[in-house]
Amino acid sequence: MSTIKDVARLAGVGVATASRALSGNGSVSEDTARRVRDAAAALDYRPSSTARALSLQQSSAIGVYVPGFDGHFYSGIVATIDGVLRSVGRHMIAANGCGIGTTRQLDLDGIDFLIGRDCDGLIVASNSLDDDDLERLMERVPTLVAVNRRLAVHRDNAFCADHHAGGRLAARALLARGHRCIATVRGPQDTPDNEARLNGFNGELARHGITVRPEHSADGAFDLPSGDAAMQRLLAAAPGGRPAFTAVFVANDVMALACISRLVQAGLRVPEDISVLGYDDDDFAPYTSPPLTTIRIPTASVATSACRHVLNLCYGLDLPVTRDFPPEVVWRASVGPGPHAPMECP
Amino acid sequence: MSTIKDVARLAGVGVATASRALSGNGSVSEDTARRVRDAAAALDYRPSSTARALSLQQSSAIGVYVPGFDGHFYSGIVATIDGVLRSVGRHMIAANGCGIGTTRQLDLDGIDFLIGRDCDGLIVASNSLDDDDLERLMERVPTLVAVNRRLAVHRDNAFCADHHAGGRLAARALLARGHRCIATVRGPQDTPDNEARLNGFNGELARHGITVRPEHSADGAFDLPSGDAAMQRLLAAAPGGRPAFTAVFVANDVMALACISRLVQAGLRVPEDISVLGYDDDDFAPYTSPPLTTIRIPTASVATSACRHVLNLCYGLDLPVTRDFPPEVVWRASVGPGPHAPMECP
DNA sequence: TTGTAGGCGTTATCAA
DNA sequence: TTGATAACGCCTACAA
Repeated sequence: MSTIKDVARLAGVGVATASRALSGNGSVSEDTARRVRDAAAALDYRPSSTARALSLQQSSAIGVYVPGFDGHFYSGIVATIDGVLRSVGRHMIAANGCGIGTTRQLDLDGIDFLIGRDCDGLIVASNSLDDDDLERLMERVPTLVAVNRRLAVHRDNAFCADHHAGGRLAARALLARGHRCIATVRGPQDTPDNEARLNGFNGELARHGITVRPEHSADGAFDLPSGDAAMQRLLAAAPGGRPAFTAVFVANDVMALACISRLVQAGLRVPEDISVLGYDDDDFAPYTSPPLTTIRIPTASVATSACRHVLNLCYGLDLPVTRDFPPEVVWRASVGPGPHAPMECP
Repeated sequence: MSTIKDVARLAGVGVATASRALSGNGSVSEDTARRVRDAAAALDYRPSSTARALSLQQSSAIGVYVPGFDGHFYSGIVATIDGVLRSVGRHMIAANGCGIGTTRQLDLDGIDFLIGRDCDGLIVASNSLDDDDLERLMERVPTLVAVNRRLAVHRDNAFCADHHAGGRLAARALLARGHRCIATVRGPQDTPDNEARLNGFNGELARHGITVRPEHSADGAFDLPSGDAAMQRLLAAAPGGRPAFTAVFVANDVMALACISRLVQAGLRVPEDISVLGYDDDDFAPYTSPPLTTIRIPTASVATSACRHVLNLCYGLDLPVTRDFPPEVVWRASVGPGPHAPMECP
């Protein structure tokens, strides 16, 4: 591997001149610049980004932590971030929760690992860490931003869709289609994004005098198996296997996929017998059977803004950033008319 | 940020001693070792991995390129690699195809980007690059290994499941269930993994005197929309909308998901009217409606071995590596009995 | 416009 | 067992 010294020697100039010619910082006569470029090409010179990092005191690396790469939600975020980073010549050191332990510990470990890798900034998606955890982290790493959650203290360093509004939207959608007796498959207890959407949902129902009965509610963990299991529990609790509810709000699309599958296997038709409303609008939502009606979260926008914000923080850039990410309902086939009159919600 | 110099000064020793004490390389008296450790703790010292990389001439970074992070296939690979890497204290610089251009150009750009980031090794998943592309790349980067494809020249640097056997298995599965008139939804033309599985599939059918009729074959691109479109074309070609085929082999599960959805929307029942056989055994396969019968590819094993191989190459390790990844059929509900007698294939 | 030299934070060498 | 010191490859004053 040739270094800038080799290039300088071959071009017959000093290293500083070579450096300036190659980086474009500082003035070099057009003639020598060309000589240097030729020499670099001849030697197939590639600058060492490590040396550059040491000298400049910045690695150009942004650490990205997600609980898992699989699952459509986080992989979309990672893909978006990679795109933004590459467009400004930085790269992504990605880590996900792996090993054994509580999800909180996994998240903490992964983030710690990233911090040890000289990242200029950090983007973290975690719903297992509490506000204190994140605050402590931000104390150590001022360039850390959180996605998909809100923060009390460092508000500007958190980017999150309005899940409360999302939940509200979900309730209105079901009400508007004439459903009154409604079940929910929730996300994991104590995760902020789950809580927000369910509070929004239940709040809106309550506003119309409706509550979800305890036996019509089951917890999942945002993944396939738990979605399936939750629906099984809901079905098992139904007298004679014929549920009283006519619609289910499922806290994410992944679980909704599993719920539909379970419903169909139980001999129930979607949406004729039971309507299913998802959340997230994952890329597979249009392709479930039947296609999934769901609440779209503009995840790509959230990730883009979060990433731009770290970039601004780390490199003094001034990339435009958005903080408002309104969800919307996407009507497909999995929600049908319920037994009651449509209820318009202002 | 404190450096090793600060630690050395506080501990009252030279930097070399501090370095030895902290890294464990070289002998240090127990007493001074403790003093150094205390000083490091007191200063909250964290070694600069950049400086370490420059000095050691290795970055401890492995570049990972996948065409996209979304989609279950690649995200599983990335997650697996991250786990292996972390377990040996290395990290992953991940990149995916982004921007505009042919997929081949995207792949080339992404890999180039990674090469410029001082990665010690590279793991590449691409079915858009041809053998020459990869060979040229390996000339420049001897520590590059390919996953999910075979290579003629640098055979050992490629890790791939036996997709030909996978296709053969798929054919046998359908034959064994009494199907004779069979359709296929293929992956993208000219991609090696698609070709292998389809050659295996068609070859096995041919062995039993069966061929897939041209109008019973459609190309997709391994993604949701193209799977849907392919099935639409198959249906459109059927006289009166009643297809003559009783089963479809779909070249991956993602497209199979879309195919089932399209079939159901066309009023066809799966598997009563049409059986659907997928490929990959993605994590959602048990949760489609009906659950998807598919060919399982041990992707995690492939990724693990590929990763260990780079590790061995880069750092002179001797991690165990496997090269045989046999596929198997996973029976679920989407394939039902066909109109003919079961055919056992030896 | 150019070149010399010092520094970035480690690790490794080598003499003490 | 220790501690100066010289790399590692780049960038950037500073001086010419």
